[in-house]
Amino acid sequence: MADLGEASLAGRPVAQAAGAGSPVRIGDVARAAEVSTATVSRALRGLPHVATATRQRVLAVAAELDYRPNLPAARLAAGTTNTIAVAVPDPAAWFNATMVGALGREMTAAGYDLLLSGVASLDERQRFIELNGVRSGRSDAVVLVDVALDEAAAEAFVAQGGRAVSVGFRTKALSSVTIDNVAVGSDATQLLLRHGHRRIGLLSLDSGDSLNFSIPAHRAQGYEQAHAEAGLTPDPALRVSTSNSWAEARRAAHALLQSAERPSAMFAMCDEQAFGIMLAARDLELRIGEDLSVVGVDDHDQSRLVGLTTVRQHVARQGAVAAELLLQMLQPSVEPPQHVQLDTELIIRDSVGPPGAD
Amino acid sequence: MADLGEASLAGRPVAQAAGAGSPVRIGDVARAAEVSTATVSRALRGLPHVATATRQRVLAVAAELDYRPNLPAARLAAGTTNTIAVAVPDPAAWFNATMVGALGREMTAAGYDLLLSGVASLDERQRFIELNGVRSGRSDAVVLVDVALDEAAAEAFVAQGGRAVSVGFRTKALSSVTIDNVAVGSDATQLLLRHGHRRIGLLSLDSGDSLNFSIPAHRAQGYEQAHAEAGLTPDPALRVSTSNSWAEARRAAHALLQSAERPSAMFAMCDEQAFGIMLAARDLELRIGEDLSVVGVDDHDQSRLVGLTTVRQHVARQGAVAAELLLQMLQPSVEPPQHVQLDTELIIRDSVGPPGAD
DNA sequence: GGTGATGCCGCAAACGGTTACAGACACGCG
DNA sequence: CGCGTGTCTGTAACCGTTTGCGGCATCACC
Repeated sequence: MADLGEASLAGRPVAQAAGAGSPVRIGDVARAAEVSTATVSRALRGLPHVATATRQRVLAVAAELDYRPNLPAARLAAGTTNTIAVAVPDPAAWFNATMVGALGREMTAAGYDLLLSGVASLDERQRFIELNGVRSGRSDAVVLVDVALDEAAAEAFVAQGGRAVSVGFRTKALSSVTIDNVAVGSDATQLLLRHGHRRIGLLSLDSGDSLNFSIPAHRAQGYEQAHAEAGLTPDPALRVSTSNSWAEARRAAHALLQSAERPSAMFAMCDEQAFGIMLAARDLELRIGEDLSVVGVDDHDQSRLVGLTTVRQHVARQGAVAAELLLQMLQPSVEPPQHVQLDTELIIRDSVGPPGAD
Repeated sequence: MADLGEASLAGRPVAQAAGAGSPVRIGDVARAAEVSTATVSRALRGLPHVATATRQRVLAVAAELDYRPNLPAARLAAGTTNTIAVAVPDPAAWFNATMVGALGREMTAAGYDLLLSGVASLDERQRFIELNGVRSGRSDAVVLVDVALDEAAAEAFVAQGGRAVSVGFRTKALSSVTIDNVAVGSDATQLLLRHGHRRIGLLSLDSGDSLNFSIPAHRAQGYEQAHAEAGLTPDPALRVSTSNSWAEARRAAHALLQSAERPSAMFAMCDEQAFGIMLAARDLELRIGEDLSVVGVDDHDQSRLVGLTTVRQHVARQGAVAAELLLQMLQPSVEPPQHVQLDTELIIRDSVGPPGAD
């Protein structure tokens, strides 16, 4: 029976990929393989309850016909999308790009698609949350990279069945991967204090639309704390804030460095800002590490080249952990949210020295 | 747990977003607004043939009920996904990240979602193409960023109804946005020749899995051509090739710069590689712009800071053009593929000088 | 040889929208 | 008053899968 049945279809070449006019559906495969669509579906997806011989035959036929399942249909029927949506403030920023790269690598390997959204304002955040709830069936889960939700919003999201992991901020309701930003600020500032700096500028980060973005606040807190431990109080006049673009940072630093009592060192929220400071210093003919010390955060790809001292955070590792949390969360078993905090590391290069003889 | 008396529908405020248990469907909205689902569908999507009063009512009810249309269902029925898939070799690389950022900005504004795939090998490319054909209904169109298709593959793709625009390479069948890579190579090389360099190293780019990647070849051709025009023949020994990571470039450059007859200048395929060269030069205590001249391609964000002379390509603009081509291609009217070539610009900084007195 | 257990497989009902088609109604005009 | 003409709306047929449930062999084991 097996041999005979096979004969009827083995001989037919079947025009494969024959132009645009042939949307072959699961029914076509079923017919050609002489089984039901149910069996085809099960066979193709590796589900049990299919005899090996049958599976082989279905696979062969499907390949022959060049069958491609229609995703929306499958998603509708199955109620699952195999897609995760990731929100980042700016996809082009270094941290976000490497994060997305890492997430993509892991999730693709696990069979998921990555939907990328730039979320830079409160409106966009609102839209993103609404559009990616379970109800819309756009994605199975979301990862929020530096796009913060407050406790209430996070809770509401999971209450509606939403699944999310957050990167960069922490909320009770969501699994998260973070670093200790107070420590980051403190480590950087302590280093400068140890070198003898007493006027340390702080270049803070303002997310365009104040997405209750706690990272700069925490790092600033570390900065304050380090001062306090040394019995000092930082001069509020040395504190400015920009976006994470080097161009803006440059402008801000330029102004600050021209002021009467300019800082002898600067702590920037990210390396991209630090680059801007270095540019400003060059404009003013200040030598980095001598006339002006600078420390950033990230350990950006180019930080080594420009000799920037920085607090490294291992982005790829954060991405991998986030992916792991995601996959775990996508399992049927419901577990409480997990919070992972990763280490940071002070990387000493040439951009820090003793205060210049001003 | 079926609450029976569901007969009453009008008049009640209806608890909105009342927990996870209430998947509001279009039928619920229809019932509450006392119209048919057809009308709801039309009203919500702004289609014509709906009286203004009716539309208002539907909108109000939908908002009240916090209705979210189910995407897979809509996609299945409408046969369109409002999603575009973009393939890049490495999402974390600077060029790709800024390109994705630009594309995302434009496409999101036009109401499309962005599906991002890292495509670094032939297998992955194959998979990407198969998965994103029209038949699968995963996306409405794809954009291939430096993930090249040969003429045959491109033609087959559109023959099956696929829509694609390519960035970085050009194929008859696909709309494309490119730059003149021969000119890029030639401009860079000519600059070095004008400065008097005669031993110019070429750091070429190998895409891991040789995705018939023509960019390095074209730039190399420009390099050859510039030499030829000056009556010179470049020394093949000065030619090496790496991925676009600065680390690899650094290693390769390190080796080359230690060779007996080291080059006095180097032309790199991208700024990230150029950064690697600069690092290698530092290792060997060669001064950039004096002992060794370097020119790259891109005008990477950090190129200014490190004083790298480079051939700028306007990435964001390329992204915007690609988006425009995409949107145009998504219109029902079928037009022949368009090919846009954008200008590049030589940016002079400090990394180029006359050959050192070796 | 009866009886359950087990493993394959098919039937048909979802899944939640979209849209062609036709009906209903109002209006203007000869 | 009859008859287009045009606008609004509803009916119902899809869109192409997935999957619960039941049927039917086959098999092992009394």
